[in-house]
Amino acid sequence: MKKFSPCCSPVLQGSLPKSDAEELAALFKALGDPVRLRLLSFIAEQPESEACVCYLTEPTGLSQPTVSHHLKLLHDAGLLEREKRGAWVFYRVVPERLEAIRAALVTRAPRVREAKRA
Amino acid sequence: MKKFSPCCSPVLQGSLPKSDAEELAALFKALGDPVRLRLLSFIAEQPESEACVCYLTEPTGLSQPTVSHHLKLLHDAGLLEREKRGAWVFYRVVPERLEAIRAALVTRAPRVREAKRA
DNA sequence: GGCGGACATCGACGTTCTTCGATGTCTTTG
DNA sequence: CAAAGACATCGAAGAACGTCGATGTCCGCC
Repeated sequence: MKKFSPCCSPVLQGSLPKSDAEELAALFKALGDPVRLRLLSFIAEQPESEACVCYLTEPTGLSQPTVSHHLKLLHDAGLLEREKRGAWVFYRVVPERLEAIRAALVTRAPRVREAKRA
Repeated sequence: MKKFSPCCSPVLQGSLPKSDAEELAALFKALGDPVRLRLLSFIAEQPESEACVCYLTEPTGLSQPTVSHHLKLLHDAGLLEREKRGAWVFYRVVPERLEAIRAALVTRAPRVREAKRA
């Protein structure tokens, strides 16, 4: 009853370089908060995929500094562009950034469950 | 020099329901750590998109409890399936879950910058 | 120039997260 | 049955995060 011991070659080859992992993780972390997701979603739904900050503060039910902080994080992550227009500030979605995330999530060989080990 | 005051109708319609936002955010949070991304990436690259835990502990440079903890978080998020085989435990990637994330990131009207306001 | 409004920044507080050593559970082996 | 190995669970410690009130900065307006 001997088994092929699966243990323990020193693998984890290049798979995902540590620097890439950190960069990607920072992106996901920016999306890992319900408030930020709703802000992003709301802005993306607006006419030019942009919105004035003054529209965003009140509906969230959070304080103005908190909303400003979340917008800054989304901006730092490259998910939002910032543009000042007179006294107001507009944030616009950066679709390329979202596409980059989608691209990072493509799975190799998605469906091979049926015809194996026949 | 009067402007259309952009302030402040009580919007943020349905956009992203709070419950959906929390669920999605939990998913992104699970991906928001470089260690977990590398674990996921490594497992996804293996023959059946699965790997024994014993392969995963040492290469990360982290302690066994820490790796176990990260795997648990990925499992709780539905990103990994867990299967015990004798004394060993294998984790397998759940591609549907990754696809679900990709689907959530589709952007409406990605490129309309050129031909506007002609 | 001075006032008020729109956002950003600062400092603080409580919560959550990452990590670890120690310990527990289960399985295989001698 | 006892010993050893593979993972999970349990605190605990330190870092990171979300939130707020107070304050600062910039702009438009009287």
